[in-house]
Amino acid sequence: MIKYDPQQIEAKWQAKWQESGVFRANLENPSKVKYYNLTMFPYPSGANLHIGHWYNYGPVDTWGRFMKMQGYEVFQPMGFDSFGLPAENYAIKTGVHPAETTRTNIDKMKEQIRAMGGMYDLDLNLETSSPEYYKWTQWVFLKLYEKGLAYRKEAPVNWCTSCMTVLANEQVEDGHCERCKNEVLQKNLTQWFFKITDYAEKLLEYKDIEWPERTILMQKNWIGRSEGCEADFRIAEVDELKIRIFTTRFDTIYGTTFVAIAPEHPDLMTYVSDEKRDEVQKYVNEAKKKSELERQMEDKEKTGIRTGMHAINPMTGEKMPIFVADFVLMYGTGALMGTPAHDERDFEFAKIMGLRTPQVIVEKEGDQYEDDVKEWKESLHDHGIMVASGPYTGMKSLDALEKMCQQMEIEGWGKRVVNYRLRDWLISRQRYWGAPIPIIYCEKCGEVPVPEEDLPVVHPHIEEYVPKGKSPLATSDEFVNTSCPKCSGPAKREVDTMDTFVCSSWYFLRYPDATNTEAAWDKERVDKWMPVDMYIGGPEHACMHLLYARFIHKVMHDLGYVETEEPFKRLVHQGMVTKDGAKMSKSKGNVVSPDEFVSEFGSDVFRMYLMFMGPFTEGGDWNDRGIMGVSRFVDRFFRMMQRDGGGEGVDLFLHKAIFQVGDAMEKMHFNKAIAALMEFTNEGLKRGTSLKQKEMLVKALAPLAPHLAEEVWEMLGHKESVFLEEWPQADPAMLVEDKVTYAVQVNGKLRATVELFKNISEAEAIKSARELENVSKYLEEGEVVKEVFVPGRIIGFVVK
RNA sequence: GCCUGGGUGGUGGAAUGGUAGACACGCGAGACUUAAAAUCUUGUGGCCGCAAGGUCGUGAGGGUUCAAGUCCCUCCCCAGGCACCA
Repeated sequence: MIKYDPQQIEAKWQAKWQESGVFRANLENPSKVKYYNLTMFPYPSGANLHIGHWYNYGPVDTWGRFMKMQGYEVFQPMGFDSFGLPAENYAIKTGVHPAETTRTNIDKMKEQIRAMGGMYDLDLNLETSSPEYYKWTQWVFLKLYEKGLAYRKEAPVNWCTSCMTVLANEQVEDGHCERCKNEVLQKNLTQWFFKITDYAEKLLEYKDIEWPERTILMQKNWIGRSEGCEADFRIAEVDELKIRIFTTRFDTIYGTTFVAIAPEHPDLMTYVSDEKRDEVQKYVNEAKKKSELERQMEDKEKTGIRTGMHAINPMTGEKMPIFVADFVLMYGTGALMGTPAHDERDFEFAKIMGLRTPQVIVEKEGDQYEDDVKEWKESLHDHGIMVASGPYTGMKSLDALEKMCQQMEIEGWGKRVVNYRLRDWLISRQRYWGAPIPIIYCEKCGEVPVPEEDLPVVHPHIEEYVPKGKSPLATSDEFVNTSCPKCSGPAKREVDTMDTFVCSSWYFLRYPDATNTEAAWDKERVDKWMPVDMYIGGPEHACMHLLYARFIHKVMHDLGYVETEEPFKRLVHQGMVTKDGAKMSKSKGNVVSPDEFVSEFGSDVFRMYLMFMGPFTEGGDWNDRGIMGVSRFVDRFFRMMQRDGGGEGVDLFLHKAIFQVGDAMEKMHFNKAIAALMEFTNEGLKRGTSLKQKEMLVKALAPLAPHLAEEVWEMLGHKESVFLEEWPQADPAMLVEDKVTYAVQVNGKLRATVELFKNISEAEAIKSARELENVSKYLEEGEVVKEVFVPGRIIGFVVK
């Protein structure tokens, strides 16, 4: 009996796979139906793969191998997201130049990924920090620029005090940097933006894609579409002066008693009377001083002051005071109509300011209403029937909303609009390790894009790259000083680099054509392979990478560079590995390092244990001893393969197991697939298995433990890879057992079980059940008022 | 506060409304061994019982049903997301 030796076996097969290229997809001419199986590429911020990488890449590879055995031409590439903060911060920490750390980290990670034994194609050498790649990132920028989707503007932006750079809204969590967790301040700076807001509507479409509902919801929430209207209210004190407000509930206008303006409103002072000027200015200054965090504190009492002017309610003609208040955001028009009876925030504000709170909507016809609502109720926010609303009284509020909008539009003092919470994507970074923005500033011609033929704008080698608040690229005279592409006069380069999320927003288009030097990709080639059929990665990217990638992809689609509208057809998020129920972290000291376990048990056992721990999408809890269970299983499986026997009795178990494995694999329930194989092995080891049975089992195990499977496949006398085989199918005839165990219940309680023929008649089944001792005893206690028969499952009696 | 997921043995986790706890870890007993490890056999939700069996059990409380972890209502707790967006 040969003992299972993972070190020797795994090295052997990794070498064979590399040599035979059995897993390399034919990118030019896929002979079978293509399957683009993709995992989010790693950033080289350390030299070793951590358990999270394994938890991601192991199952993704298992899935790819499963699909290969399903008969697809599987393309499963992997590259590196090597520009950006993670790689740069690693360099700063170690004091070694990022060009160097990135190189060594990538080489080490590649070696480790190879040792994992996945079918990943690493030979495409896609690295976002290589000139061959970032040349085309710059090209993407230029395409957006040509379309007016990249623009430069001064705006209040998020500034991370520790990373010393600006950040996009998506990269700020609770007023803190998504990466380093330090505080983020607001600063006015001139920066480059991508006009993602132009695509807000298209990004809400999600056509023909299978994504987790919650991810779509998160994105929808982030985009934050709201339908409403903008209306001009006349100002009582100044002829011809109007203020424009935004509301989604114009139907409540008869209950509007004030107008409030955001402190940041550009025209705020127009609506302030002379005597209030100083007071308002003081309030605005105070508001600006408060950090974003303070302003958004939940239980903070609302503040605001009167501006001394009044707006005229366009429906009632009533004069309403105008306030400046810091609970009003620069959203919509930066001014709102306050309807205290039907909005909780307005209610709170009105109470503080002593304003009227008239109710104008009731739940149903005939309900009492209050001229002055005393207490807030959540139901006041609902739609219902109009009251005290002039000609609209008695209408359903939704109908009234429609009619009022029509009136407003006909009379010309307002219009329907759609607003989004989504802001444009700020892509400038004042950091060294990123793709230079391909723009040149000329004294005469102004802002000039670098012509395509001059790409790439080479990222300069700079020794002093530690962030100081200004892009380190600015310190290189050689880089900065250039000539204008238009007039050839003296000019300066843009010194900021691009957000690393720009690099990663299109890499999946590069893989199928990764060595192209003429274009970012060949359309025909990419159209063959897109969309990505399966995309697997962490859920934390929902409103960052996954949103950006969809945006860039849609732009490329609209420009005619790709056929598909969505980049990722199916999306799955893997769960997280915990230790003793807690997130692993260096500070807690509960980090599990894969290496020691891999060298002890081998890659197959390690990846299988990760899959066995729990459902892939839920994650699982690591247990140092738990891996022993999988290791034992592998030993037992290997032993079973060397023991003969088998027969029809074993076939029954086998086909059931094969069915269960296939079913579980399809649903990515890898834990259940492994359990089914274990269950069979417990039986098969006792009874022995025939060659034919062994072959089926090896195929079913192959995606989960590829090295082991290849070794056994060879032992069984095969010359070619097991991954060229078809996925085994359970014989339906073997799945239908003629005898089944029925559960017998009396009054819903299980009293006995009985073996009966599956196709037994109801009458006969009930008769046999009645005869059981432990059943008849309960039946005698009363009268049987009902009999239940569920074929193949249950026989039940109701006794009274 | 709002929107998602979740709460099942000592542990990780299984269960198209139909025998709750598959599979595994751990633990107990036994075999092999001078011994230990490994391996093998076997048991393992709680309580009562020598056993047969009984009884209670899927976060809490109600409900629907012959039958509820699963469906409905109310509430509690945990994780993630959003958070004054008018």
